[in-house]
Amino acid sequence: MDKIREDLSSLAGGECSLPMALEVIGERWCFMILRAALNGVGHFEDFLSEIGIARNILANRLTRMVEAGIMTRRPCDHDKRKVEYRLTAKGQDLLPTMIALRQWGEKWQTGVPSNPILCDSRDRQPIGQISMRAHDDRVLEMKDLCWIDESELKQDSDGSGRDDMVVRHLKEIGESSAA
Amino acid sequence: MDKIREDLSSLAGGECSLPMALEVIGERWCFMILRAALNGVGHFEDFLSEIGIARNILANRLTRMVEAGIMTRRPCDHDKRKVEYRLTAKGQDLLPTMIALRQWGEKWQTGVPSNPILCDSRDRQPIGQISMRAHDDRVLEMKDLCWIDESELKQDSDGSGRDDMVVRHLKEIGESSAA
DNA sequence: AGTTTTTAGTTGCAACTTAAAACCTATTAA
DNA sequence: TTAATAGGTTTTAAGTTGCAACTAAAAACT
Repeated sequence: MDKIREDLSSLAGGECSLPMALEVIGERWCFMILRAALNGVGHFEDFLSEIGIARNILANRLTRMVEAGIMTRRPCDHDKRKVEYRLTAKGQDLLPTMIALRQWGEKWQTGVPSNPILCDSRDRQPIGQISMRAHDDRVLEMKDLCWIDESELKQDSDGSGRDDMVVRHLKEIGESSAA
Repeated sequence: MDKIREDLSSLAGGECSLPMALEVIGERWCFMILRAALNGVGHFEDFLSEIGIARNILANRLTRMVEAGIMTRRPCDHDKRKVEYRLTAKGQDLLPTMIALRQWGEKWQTGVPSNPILCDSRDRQPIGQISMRAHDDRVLEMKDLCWIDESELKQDSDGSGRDDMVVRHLKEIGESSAA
C-alpha cells in the first residue's frame, strides 16, 4: 500500500528508529487526528468536521492508526451506529512530539501563541517549552550534542574519559547566525 | 502545488499552529532530510545516498525547505559545482520534535535503542527522554494537562483560583489500560 | 585543448495516493 | 414507516511519487 514501508533497512549511518516512526505517523493528517483525539474527539463525524479531512482518507487513516496500535476502535454500547476511537498509551506517548511541533509552529510560523493554552492542571500555568535535556536535566542545544557509538559508550563508563573517541560533534553543522 | 496549504483557517476549537507547522515539515521525507542535515550531510548527492529518496523529490523538498527558512542554499567557493545546504536556527529548532519522534520510535516501534546514541558532549552520557514539563520543570503526563483560554489565564493571575472555569481536562481521553 | 567525470539539477512517464462526491448499510428518532 | 444519523465504501478526476533518462556547468584527467 505504501512505498515508505519498504525502506526500513539500509539506512546509512547506523540504525535509526525515525523512519519506523514516520512509517506509522508520518502520513499527512495523522498529527491532526492525534490533536483532535487529544481534544476529546472520538467519533468519525466529529473528526471529519473538526479536521476538514476527506471521508475516505479519514476512514483509511483511522484504520491504519488502529492497526498501528495508536488508537482503539470500539462500537458504542448505547448507540450501535457509533464507534469510539481512543488513544492508546502508545498514542498518548506521541504527545511530546506533537506539542514540540506545535510550539515550533507557534514560534516560527504563526508568531502568535495558540489559543486555548495547554496548561498544567495542578497550578494552571502554561506548560514549558519542550526541550532536549541531559540526564541531569540541563537544557541542551544542538551544539551540546554528539553521537557516541553504543560500544564506546559502554567502555566509557570505566571512568577513563577519552575525548578523542567522540564519533562526531554537532557544533558546526548549522548556520552560525541564521534568521 | 499543495492542498494542505489552503487549510490554514477554519480549525474548529481555536487557533492552533500545528497545521502551519505541518504545512512546512509535514511532508514525507522532510524529517529524514532534517536528520541527515543534523548528521552533517550538506550536499545533494549525499542526501540522495544517505536517505534513499528520489532525485526529483529531493530537489523539490530542498527548494521548499529553503523557501520555508529551514535551510540555506549556498554554492561552494572551492568547487562551484557543489552546493551546501545547512540548517538555519529555525531548522535547528525542529530538533526536539525530531528527537522526540525518534525516541518514540525506539520505544514503541523498534524496541531497540538506535545506534549511535545521541549524547551530551559535556559528560558524554545519553540525553534524557524528551518530555512535557511544567514551568517549574516537573515532568507532566497527558492526565496532568488541561486547556485554558487565553483570557481566563490572564484573569487567573489575580490570585483567585476558580477551578470551575477550566476549559477542558484531559484525564479521561485515552484508554485506561492500553497495550 | 579535448574528453570524461562529478554535481546538481530537470523532464517525461507510469504507478500510486488523495480529494470530492455519490452511494450503501445498519441503527435510531420522529 | 419514513426520515435522519453514523460510519463507512466506491467511483472518478486531479495531484504526487518514483524511476530512469537527460542536461548543463564546473572540475579532473590525458
